[in-house]
Amino acid sequence: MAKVFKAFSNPNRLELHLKIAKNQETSYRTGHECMICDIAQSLSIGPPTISHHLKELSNAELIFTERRGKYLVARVNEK
Amino acid sequence: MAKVFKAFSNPNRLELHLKIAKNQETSYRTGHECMICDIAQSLSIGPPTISHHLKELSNAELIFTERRGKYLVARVNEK
DNA sequence: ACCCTACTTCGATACTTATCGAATTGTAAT
DNA sequence: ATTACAATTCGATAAGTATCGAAGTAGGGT
Repeated sequence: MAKVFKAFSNPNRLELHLKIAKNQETSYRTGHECMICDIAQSLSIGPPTISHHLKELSNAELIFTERRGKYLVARVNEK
Repeated sequence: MAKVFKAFSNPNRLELHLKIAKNQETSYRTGHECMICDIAQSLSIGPPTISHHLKELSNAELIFTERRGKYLVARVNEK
């Protein structure tokens, strides 16, 4: 329980999660999924840090990630 | 927003908050409020750490504290 | 084969945090 | 006044975290 709160306790990580969720929502229409590189520029942190935060979110099972060719796609855990 | 998540991100702090909430709920019947010393023994941390966590919870406005004579009473912020 | 883009891994650094023991303050009871 | 209890403050310490730059891996395009 505290694990989930902890995963959301960092502003950048929370924002990352929100953007994945938002991007995922619009993809119902557009048809393509949430590529990390599409939202990466809008964050104020570098690639290594993004990678780190993605791992934390995955670890808390708040998102699932999957490599699609060159890209990484992410979707949120609906619970 | 992340501030609230952060405040709940520590297991002991989360437990402390839950116990305050629970104790407060039963006090509707018994009539007396939640004294910190009543729940302190059931936590696995010492007084200084409890004091620290109380300050964090207060700071995030998740609880309000008030000194009642020798004791400290706490109640949760209902939002 | 070579480059470009996307992401990851690996230190390193600076900062924050959880926790404690010891000492202190505040309050009440004897 | 002395004692006893509740809570806080003050270091100190150990552990965790966010972030970066540099180097590495992997895939696709030319």
